[in-house]
Amino acid sequence: MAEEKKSLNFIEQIIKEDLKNGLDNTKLRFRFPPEPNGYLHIGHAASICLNFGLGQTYNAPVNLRFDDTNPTKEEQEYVDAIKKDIKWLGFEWDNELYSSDYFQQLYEWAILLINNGKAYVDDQTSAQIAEQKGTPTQVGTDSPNRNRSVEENLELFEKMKNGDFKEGSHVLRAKISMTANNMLMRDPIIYRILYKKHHRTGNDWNIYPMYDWTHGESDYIEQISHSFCTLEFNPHRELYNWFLKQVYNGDNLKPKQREFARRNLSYTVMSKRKLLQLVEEELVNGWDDPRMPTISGLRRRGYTAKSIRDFSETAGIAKRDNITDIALLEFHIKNELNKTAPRVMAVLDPVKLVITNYPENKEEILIAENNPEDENAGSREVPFSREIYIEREDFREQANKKFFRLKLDKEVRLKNAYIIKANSVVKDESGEITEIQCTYDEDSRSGSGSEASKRKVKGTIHWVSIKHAIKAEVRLYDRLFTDEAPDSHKDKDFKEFINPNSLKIIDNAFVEPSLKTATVGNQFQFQRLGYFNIDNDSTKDNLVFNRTVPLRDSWAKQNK
RNA sequence: UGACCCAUGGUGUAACGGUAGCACUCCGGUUUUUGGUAUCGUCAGUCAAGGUUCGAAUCCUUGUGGGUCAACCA
Repeated sequence: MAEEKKSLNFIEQIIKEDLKNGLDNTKLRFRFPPEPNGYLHIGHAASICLNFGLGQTYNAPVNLRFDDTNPTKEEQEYVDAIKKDIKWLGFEWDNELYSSDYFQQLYEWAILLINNGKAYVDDQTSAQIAEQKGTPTQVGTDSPNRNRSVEENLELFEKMKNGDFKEGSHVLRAKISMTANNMLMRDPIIYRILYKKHHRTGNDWNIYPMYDWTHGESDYIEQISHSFCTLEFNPHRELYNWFLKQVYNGDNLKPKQREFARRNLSYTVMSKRKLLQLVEEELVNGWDDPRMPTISGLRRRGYTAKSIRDFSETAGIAKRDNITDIALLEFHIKNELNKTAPRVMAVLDPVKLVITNYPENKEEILIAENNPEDENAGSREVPFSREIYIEREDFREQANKKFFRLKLDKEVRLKNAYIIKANSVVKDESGEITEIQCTYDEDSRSGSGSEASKRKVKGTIHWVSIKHAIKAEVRLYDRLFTDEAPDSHKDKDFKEFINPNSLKIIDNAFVEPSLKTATVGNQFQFQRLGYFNIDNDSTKDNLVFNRTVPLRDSWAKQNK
């Protein structure tokens, strides 16, 4: 059997190596650990695809663990949204878990630390503690409280837990080294007092564990074999291991933290903090605004789960900082929709066209192919009549040979219909064309098999019958930022680069009548224009479409 | 004036001491009742300098460039 040699990313190589060195593959276990303080974005998708993907390749469990140790930022709304997005992406978790499930165990371990002389209560102000921490190039100094007795520490910590102290007055610190090169090792805080209701534990706790004290121990409790996080946590690894060593019982598996580069996309921002700003300052219409790089935004925009998975797969996993071209994401959605989206005709910028030799009251039903890429897609009926709308930019009174569309005295094919020739125009007082008058070749109907129907004309344009068309709202989206990396400028705020034209609403578009029965989420290709889906705001009487992504347009490029 | 991480076409990612490959983008040809799709093709890369080796993108040294670290955030 010829085996295809698939190249492995560095994380897969680490696992392969661990397996080779004796790790039993039944011990493999992964986790995806979001903090429920915002919505998931395309960067998280990379991590989700990585962890759940590893679960699939190795047939290993993958936990969904909410890292909920900071009640000031976390909400149930986010928990629900995160679960929805992961499911939608097509993944299933083994256990739904919460760091807060481990608050009691973490507390007991903190007492163990105190008993072992590895932790102490500090009642200095946060400013004093920060001051003593030193700087990256200058060592810190010991807290005056560093050598409290075990008994005193136990008592103070108990009081912290019982709510006897004011918020911010006391912390529990690990006793490591104030001279370590790694700032995180300089006696990091592991518990702080917070009188804040937690979305799961309510008011049970007055003290909350910090990230570093929680994450590794949670991995350990769940016996996660490989704990993957993004690059900025690399300095935390030393502390992660230090904490683990304090509670390790010698038998269990010791989780391993490794870091990979977060996935950045050009022309957008990828940090929950900044996305939250956009939402709160109403620069977008919520987390699921179709311009947002959130999973919910992309979904509403018309991106499919598969396209996002394919993107993550193609973009890969590595350790260097990156800004991936948004064109790669767009490629994957176009690639999929090209094969699956039914073709329809819609006119976004209508101008009236009259076929003067077509009988006044005649109507015809023409047959249109639903998808040339899919022979099982079948066909549909499209009504034709004397007066139609075409795209304003598809007509010019005069143009050079490169303009393949309609111009005076020249012919063009109406898609799925007849060949027409433009004869004259009617203009209003400002000189704008209000009507194009044409004649049609009666024998040239598409698919009729006649000689005339087989004639080659250079251009084909789309249209809708005015009498039969449905008026619709169409929302055109452009990139949210004008800069490739809006948050990379040290002296400028990312919001300075917001694209003022990122949303264009067209309220007088016309679509063919077959769209009458379309419902929210349905996806189409508006021929020659792009891929569109029906937005949540859409109603039976007022169809609303989002443009997911335009078609490649080599004509527009040529005209630049 | 520290420690740690990183460096391959425009972008993203492979090659694990033995032919620098793939995808996207860009550009061009062919086909086409979508200026779409498909298809064919072009352009284009190992940060630098030393060293080890028969052989270096890969190992070593130094430099350069980028990133991370001084929240009672995660």
